[in-house]
Amino acid sequence: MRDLEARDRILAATLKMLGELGYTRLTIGGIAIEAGVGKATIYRSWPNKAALTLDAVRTQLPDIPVDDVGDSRQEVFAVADTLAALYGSPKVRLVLPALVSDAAADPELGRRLREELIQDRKRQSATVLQRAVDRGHMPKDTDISTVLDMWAGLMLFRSLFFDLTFDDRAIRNLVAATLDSPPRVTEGPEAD
Amino acid sequence: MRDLEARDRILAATLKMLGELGYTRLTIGGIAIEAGVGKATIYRSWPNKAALTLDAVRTQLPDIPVDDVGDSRQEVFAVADTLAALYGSPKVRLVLPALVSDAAADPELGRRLREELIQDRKRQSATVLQRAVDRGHMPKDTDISTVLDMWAGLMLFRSLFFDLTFDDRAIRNLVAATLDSPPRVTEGPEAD
Amino acid sequence: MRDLEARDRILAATLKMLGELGYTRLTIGGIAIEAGVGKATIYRSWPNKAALTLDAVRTQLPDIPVDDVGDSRQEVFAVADTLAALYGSPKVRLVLPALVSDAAADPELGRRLREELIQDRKRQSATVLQRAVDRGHMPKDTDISTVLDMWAGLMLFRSLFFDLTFDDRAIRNLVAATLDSPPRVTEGPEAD
Amino acid sequence: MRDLEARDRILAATLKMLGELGYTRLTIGGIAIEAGVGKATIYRSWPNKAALTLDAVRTQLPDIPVDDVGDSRQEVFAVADTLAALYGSPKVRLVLPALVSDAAADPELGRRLREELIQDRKRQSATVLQRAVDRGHMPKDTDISTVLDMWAGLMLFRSLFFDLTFDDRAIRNLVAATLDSPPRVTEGPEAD
DNA sequence: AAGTAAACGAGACGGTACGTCGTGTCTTCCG
DNA sequence: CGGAAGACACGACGTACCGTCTCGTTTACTT
Repeated sequence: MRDLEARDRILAATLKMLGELGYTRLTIGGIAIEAGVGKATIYRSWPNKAALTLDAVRTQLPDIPVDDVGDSRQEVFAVADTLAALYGSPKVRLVLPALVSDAAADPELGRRLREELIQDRKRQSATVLQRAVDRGHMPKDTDISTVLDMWAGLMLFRSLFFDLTFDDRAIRNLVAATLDSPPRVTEGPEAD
Repeated sequence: MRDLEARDRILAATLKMLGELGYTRLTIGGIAIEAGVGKATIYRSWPNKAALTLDAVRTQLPDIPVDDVGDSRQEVFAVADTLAALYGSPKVRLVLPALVSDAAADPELGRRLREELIQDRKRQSATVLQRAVDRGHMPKDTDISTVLDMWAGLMLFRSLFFDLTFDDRAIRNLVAATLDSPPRVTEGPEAD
Repeated sequence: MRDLEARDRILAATLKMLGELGYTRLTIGGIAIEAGVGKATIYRSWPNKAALTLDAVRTQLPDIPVDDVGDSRQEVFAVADTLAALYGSPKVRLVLPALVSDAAADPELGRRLREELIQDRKRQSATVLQRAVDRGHMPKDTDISTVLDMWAGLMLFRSLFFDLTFDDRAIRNLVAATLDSPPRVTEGPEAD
Repeated sequence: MRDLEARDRILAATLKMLGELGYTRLTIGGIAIEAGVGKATIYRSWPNKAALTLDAVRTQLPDIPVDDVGDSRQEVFAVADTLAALYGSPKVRLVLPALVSDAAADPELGRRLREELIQDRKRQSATVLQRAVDRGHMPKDTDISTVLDMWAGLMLFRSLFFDLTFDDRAIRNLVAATLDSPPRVTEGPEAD
């Protein structure tokens, strides 16, 4: 770990200690020692623990597979698999609630959280679903945003409150049911 | 506020300061002063800020309407309305993520959170949906647990990440869509 | 200990715990439990820990032998022995400094300390020395007050700072030297 | 007071508040505020109130004049004057009993108290008296340790219990009497 | 003998200080 | 001369006692 740049050592130390201690018992001082770095070096790059943790965890998260492989069914399953891995990941379970909580008093953190963690991936997922709609695999009036929020919400909810993650079969059922009869766009309110 | 029992003064002060400061800036010492109480009096009844806040917020949450009013459609809409009020309430948005975060290092808190906040209401909601199934308003193989987690997940997800709560029309759409074609029980894993 | 009056149980518990814990770690609550008594019962009889401890220790202290046994030499030795036992006693070593310290902010305690512990015994001792003067065993202008303060001061000083108490031989030397050539009354300031 | 190092600000604040409040009402938190310092900064240098107060008071105490001025009578008077100033000083009266009391449960404090406050000055005083003996101003078998303990004990005793300090005349009498006929070394036990 | 009041044990209470820990800033000093 | 090391002001933590107070219960006195 000695040869890495300070920034990488800090992020690595953050992830290591996050796993060992959880978010609450994580301390900037502890990370500095673990990374062999002065505290000031950390504060030069991040304003607080939340921002640092956000960056550290972000590096660990899978990207949504958006490539066109010709088969929309296959593409949508891949997206759902990735979302399940994302919202079911131990790191997310440890960190996301804490960041959401801190974001209540830190608008910039809230913005980054929504934009860089959630929206970014939601937009990518949406392109895949839109392609499915375009190809006629889903109804023209499918409410893509609601489909994605419902999937994410269900996965996160079960991960947080029931320690359950989605296995292949559960994902297959969920996606299959949604493809069959997804929520439709109505004149009701629409997210995002 | 002077004549109330200490316990009630503490819970009231907790809710008041929670609204003013948010969870992170909430302090036991501050609550003690606001409630006109010694810190030790708080610690005599609650082991930490999380447990206190859980109790304080719990008193504010609506109960699920489980009464049989003859019309399952109406009953289910009432349940969904209440769930939306629950998961969309400002107090829950402020507190739930923090409690989930703290629960990672506090099993007893986790247990109370799941049991007293989530499961309790999920069980009550399930009785109403089960009645709808029994009456033939929903398919016999409806996966009630998934329906409820999906509703709750969607509501909570939108409340936390998009500051959106569900209005009447959105609830009506969601429930209508679900009653029409709910997720079915399969041989896949089943939550709870 | 059950049948004793509350007051006696309290004093006994105080002495017991004083020996076990020292003055600083002595607590009213602890004494109350040890004595099987409510705290209020203690506060009904004593205003604070210092007053209680003063009373408790006072019961343990030897009285100055003032009886006329015909032989002043013997009487003075007896007085000196008793003073040595008094100022060298472990209880006094534990308690006297603390009481003197507390007395700085508690005039009534100071008064009782001086009057009931110190002056009382000094007066009794003085009668014996005065008798020795009257009998011609000591010079007519002997400064009795200074003799007694010097003895007490020396004994207490060595007890507090050197853990030394006076044995028979040391007392014999001290008294013999003083009888031979005691400090005399001068036009200088005179204590008490 | 702003430009001084933290350590000096703390010691100054301690002395100031000691004078205003006395030892018992002195608090670490209060000193920290007065010194414009965090509590942790105090605890980094001193383990408790007693150790801090000991250091603060120690800086205020006069040193024993040990210089050889040719005239032992004059030297001894100077020593006695200084001892009287030492044991009669208001700070010592406020602090010494409390420190002695705390020392019962804090061996390290006891050691420092005896060594740095008492013994140190006793040793210096002893060199002056020894010089007087060597010069023939006092008998060869003078028990110097007892002379010094007797002086200190008398001064402290009167200071603590009678609010009396020694003025020039009293010191002159005391020293003169001792020089004439001091306590002698015997085969009895000898302090220190 | 029953009724009443005082004294009592138990311990909750408001409050103050404790000693520890983490934050985010600032200084020192080493490589 | 840039960065590690860590001192620093600040403020919250959770604990321990203080001295006051309210509870029931027992005890002893009155009627």
